[in-house]
Amino acid sequence: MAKDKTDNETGGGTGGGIQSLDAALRVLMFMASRPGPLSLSELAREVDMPPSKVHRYLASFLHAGLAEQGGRSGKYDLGAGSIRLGLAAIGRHDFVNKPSAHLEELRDATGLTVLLSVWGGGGATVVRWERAASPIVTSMGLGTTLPLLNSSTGRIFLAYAPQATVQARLAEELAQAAQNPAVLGDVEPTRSGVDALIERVRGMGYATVYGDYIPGLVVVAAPILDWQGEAQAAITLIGTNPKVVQDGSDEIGHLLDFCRAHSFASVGSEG
Amino acid sequence: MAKDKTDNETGGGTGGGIQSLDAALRVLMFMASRPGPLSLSELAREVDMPPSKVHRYLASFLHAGLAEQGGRSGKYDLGAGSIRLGLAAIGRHDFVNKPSAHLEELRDATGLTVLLSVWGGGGATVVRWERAASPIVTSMGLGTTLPLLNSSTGRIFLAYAPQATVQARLAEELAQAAQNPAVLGDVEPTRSGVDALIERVRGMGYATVYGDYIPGLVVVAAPILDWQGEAQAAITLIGTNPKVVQDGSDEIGHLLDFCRAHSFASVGSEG
DNA sequence: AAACGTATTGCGTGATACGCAATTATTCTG
DNA sequence: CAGAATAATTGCGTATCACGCAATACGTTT
Repeated sequence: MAKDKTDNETGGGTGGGIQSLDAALRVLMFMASRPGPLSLSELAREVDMPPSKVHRYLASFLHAGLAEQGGRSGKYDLGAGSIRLGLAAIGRHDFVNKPSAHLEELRDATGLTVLLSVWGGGGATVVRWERAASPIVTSMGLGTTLPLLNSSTGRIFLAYAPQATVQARLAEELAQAAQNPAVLGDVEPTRSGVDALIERVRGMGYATVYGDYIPGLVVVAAPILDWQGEAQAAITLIGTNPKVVQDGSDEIGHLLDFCRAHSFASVGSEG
Repeated sequence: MAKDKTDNETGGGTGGGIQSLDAALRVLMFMASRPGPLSLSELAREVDMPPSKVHRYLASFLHAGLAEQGGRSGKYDLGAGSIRLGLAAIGRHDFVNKPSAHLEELRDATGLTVLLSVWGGGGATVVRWERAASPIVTSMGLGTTLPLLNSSTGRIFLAYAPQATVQARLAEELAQAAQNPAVLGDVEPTRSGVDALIERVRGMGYATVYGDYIPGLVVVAAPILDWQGEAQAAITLIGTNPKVVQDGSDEIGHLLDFCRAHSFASVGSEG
């Protein structure tokens, strides 16, 4: 009975359920993480798989409509089936639908630009936002993927998302940061530096960043937690006045109130 | 040399690339076609696969974040990874991003509610819409899946989408219609009836429906075609005044102009 | 035209996903 | 609160099928 199930979880920690499916989905999610269409060879190189393998995966994606092959360039890109899937998913997450009105309230209460992001598929994705009247130019569209270490939103997920799901992305960013340490500013690009960061964020319940990711801006983020204490989503405030990110500011108060009010909302429709 | 490759394509016409991946994606897209969370057994029954198989697929989907397991109900639902995927896909389709301003123009020119839909993953999905000032209550959200036979939008895809991709859904709706023929109104729920419908739509270049899907409303739709003459998207006008769907009306003129103007726009970013 | 890079397709085989059944968790019921 | 029934999950052996390799077809560059 003392089955050593541990040897499933060895090493790389890739294992979901079915190996080939995991590999295929990795290709798909990689496509989602890239801005434009990709050729077969690019794709194969980046995900480190033989082209024939990727090609067969793509054939299935094409068939499902999740991917499509653009123009005569032959490059592959996400397709209408992915849109369909995504909109269907959005329609189910209460905190993606409901808060649109509430987000406006928060925007009006703070006078800041408000962002709603979710964690999933190996990245933090901006799902909805309300822009403040102030002349802040955020060149940030829906679907933007935020960095884990370098944005307050990312740090929220770093601290509150299921640890297993952040590892891959974290390793990636640490590797990058090792070559360009200056970017990170207030965090040491090491495991212990990251651990300290996580502790700090958890202690405060929110994360602040002074224009690291977006120069000249101040950003605060806080988590919307589910019943397990894990982040289902994050709310982010973006402004220019440094005092709003000082501990105890009204804006942070509003933010935390909002997040508390929406935490523990179920994902699907529960009875 | 005379390889009988034909026996790949036998019968059901399921074949994309990899069998197991096709099956898995069928499960995923099925989840997208259903409004709420599903239990394992429901899911297994509906897609007609053994529960263990579906369970393993779900494990991979969970790992990729495409699905998640809700609350303590244990039911499965689409996850944040799907949102991530969908938003990434939306960000690439020119005609999903660009027209938002143009859609307003069309709305103002016609005074009607304007819908933008895409075909993919076995269904027609509403991607964007501009509501007219008139007091029309459309309880139709983003991500709504439209019927193929029973909506003008669906009929556009029926006539202009790649035939192979509509077969499955068409068969489904015909089966339903066989039990409830009255619903269809002006179309006979048979193959020949559908063929006649397709001919009619192609001849006109647009499709009209008098309140079949939405009682009391009149609806016109026309396709946005790609370079292959296949429908990449459809534009739909919704109103109450029957004369707008009469052949040669100003509204239909505006609609067709709009669709012509946006046809042949590439999907990805081409050079 | 030749040479290169890229995409696609066959083929045999070893890995692996599948079906079945046992086990565990959860819900219904008397 | 038992006890049963249903649903979810996990093991295991085997037949299947996805993989890697290499040949071919395609398109582009020099």
